[in-house]
Amino acid sequence: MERLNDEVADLLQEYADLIAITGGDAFKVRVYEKAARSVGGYSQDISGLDERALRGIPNVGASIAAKIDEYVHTRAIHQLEELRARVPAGVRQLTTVPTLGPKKAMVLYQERGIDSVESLERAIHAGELQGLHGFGAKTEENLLHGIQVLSKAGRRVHIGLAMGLAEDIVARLAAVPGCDRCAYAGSLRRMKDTIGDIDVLAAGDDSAPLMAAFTSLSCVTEVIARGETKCSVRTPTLQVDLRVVARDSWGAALQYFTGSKAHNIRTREIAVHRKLKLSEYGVFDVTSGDLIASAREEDVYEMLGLPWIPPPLREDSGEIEAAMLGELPDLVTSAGIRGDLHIHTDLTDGLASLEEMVAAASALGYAYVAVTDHAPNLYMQRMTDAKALDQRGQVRRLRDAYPGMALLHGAELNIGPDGDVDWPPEFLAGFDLCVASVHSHFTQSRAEMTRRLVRACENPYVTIIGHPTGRVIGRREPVDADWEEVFRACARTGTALEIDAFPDRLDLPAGLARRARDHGLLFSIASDAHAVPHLAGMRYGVGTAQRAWLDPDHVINTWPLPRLLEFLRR
DNA sequence: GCCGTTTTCGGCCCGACTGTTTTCAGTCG
Repeated sequence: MERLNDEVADLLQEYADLIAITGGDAFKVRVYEKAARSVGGYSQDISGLDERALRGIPNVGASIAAKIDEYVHTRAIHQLEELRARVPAGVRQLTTVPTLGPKKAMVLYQERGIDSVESLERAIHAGELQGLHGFGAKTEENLLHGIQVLSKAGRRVHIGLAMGLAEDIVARLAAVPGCDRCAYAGSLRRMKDTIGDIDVLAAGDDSAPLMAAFTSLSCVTEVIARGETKCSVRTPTLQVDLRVVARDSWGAALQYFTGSKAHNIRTREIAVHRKLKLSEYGVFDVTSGDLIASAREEDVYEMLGLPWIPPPLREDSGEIEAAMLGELPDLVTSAGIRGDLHIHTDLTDGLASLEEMVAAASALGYAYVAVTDHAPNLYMQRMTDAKALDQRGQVRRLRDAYPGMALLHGAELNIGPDGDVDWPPEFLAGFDLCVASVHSHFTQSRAEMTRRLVRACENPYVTIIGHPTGRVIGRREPVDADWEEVFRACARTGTALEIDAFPDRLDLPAGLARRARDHGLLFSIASDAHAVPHLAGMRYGVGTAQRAWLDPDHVINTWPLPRLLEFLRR
């Protein structure tokens, strides 16, 4: 599954960590971190690039290109091996403990021979840190607590879970008297598929009531830190950070707390080049110290000579360069979604009836909806030819009740281990559209899985490949396939790829979807709803599509009905 | 170690909070 790019990105990040632990130049650490991100996000596979071409990757110069080249040819980087010999892997692992960074980790290793989280815990209990410079009683306590947190939580959750918690907290803080504005920022605003913590921003003249309301929320299990304007708490699922700013700083603060860290470093560098300083308090003129912009995010970007950049793009993965050139994509939005092309009813594994699902889709203002229940090869769903035909009749009869919305009758076919799907061509021809998905045999070899998906694309009745990687966040790994090969098959056959919007799927993931976009492919963003509330999950699919830089033209369910129907008939 | 509409050398993002350091380093975001 892993591209060589990801493998090398991990190695460069490890090299950066080891330089930091061994007390190397902090700027060098940053360079390797930046290079790791650049390589990981580079659209081309680096395995075919020579040193010259490698230097064409942003933040990769002669030295790092040589290391990558060495790895491609020998599967090792000798400087990295030398650092590994000096610093046991467990010492790097130590820095994953909250409050324990590279400096303290190295002190622990050098002064006490501590080389793992386990040995750190033992050493603290045995009193072996006593007398160690910089390690007082409170530090010991914090480290023990950090180890506990690491073993228990330390896990990211899917965006649906985080969004529910965040929206609840935002609503409660917004209701506090004196709160001018309140919003979530961070990776949640950037619509990442998994969330490690929630960042909440509030504006008000007096921070005290907001901080008090925040720390006394019923979901709070522990207050980690509490200052004048900044407060961190733990909840059973995630850490939540609140920052309170003055109303006039709202735009600058939102820009800062939305991140990503890498994006912020770039925007601050741009500010420095313009003799400006950018912080969460605003854009300042370095010479005069005057505040130039801070009220709105748009103002902040404008002072940097940039258009406002949509949060899902803010990963330093090309958005700064595109913004400078005026070439930011015209992103697909929730408002642009005209219909849902993948929903289930209680005829198979859905919870709601056909009538309920269609009524709910209509209430969302959709211009069309496709009912796509499972097909017979998914045996536990007990679908039959007769049931499918009967449902088609029901769908046809319902049409009169929804003059403003087209009702399409489709199916979610099962892609068998060999790439075959349910039903013969003459039966498939009766559907308005067919989504085809992998539901079993997830562990086939890359070659088998690739052939399986390519064969499904080649079936003339398959319009869309559903949840292509089959991943379930936190529960099932994506299948292993040669995605470039699959994308070429999609391009050849005109098959669209689904971005399944179910929050624990988000499949295709954004990274793969962006690569698929480079092949000029088409996408369907679909809820895969199995109940009425699931239809609202569309927003997470849209967020994923935005992170993949998709514009409406690439997304078939933003198209007006006539264009969609023409595409389905091809 | 990378990079260049001030620079091929000399810069490299900014601030809050904590703990222990009697004036600031480490960590985090």
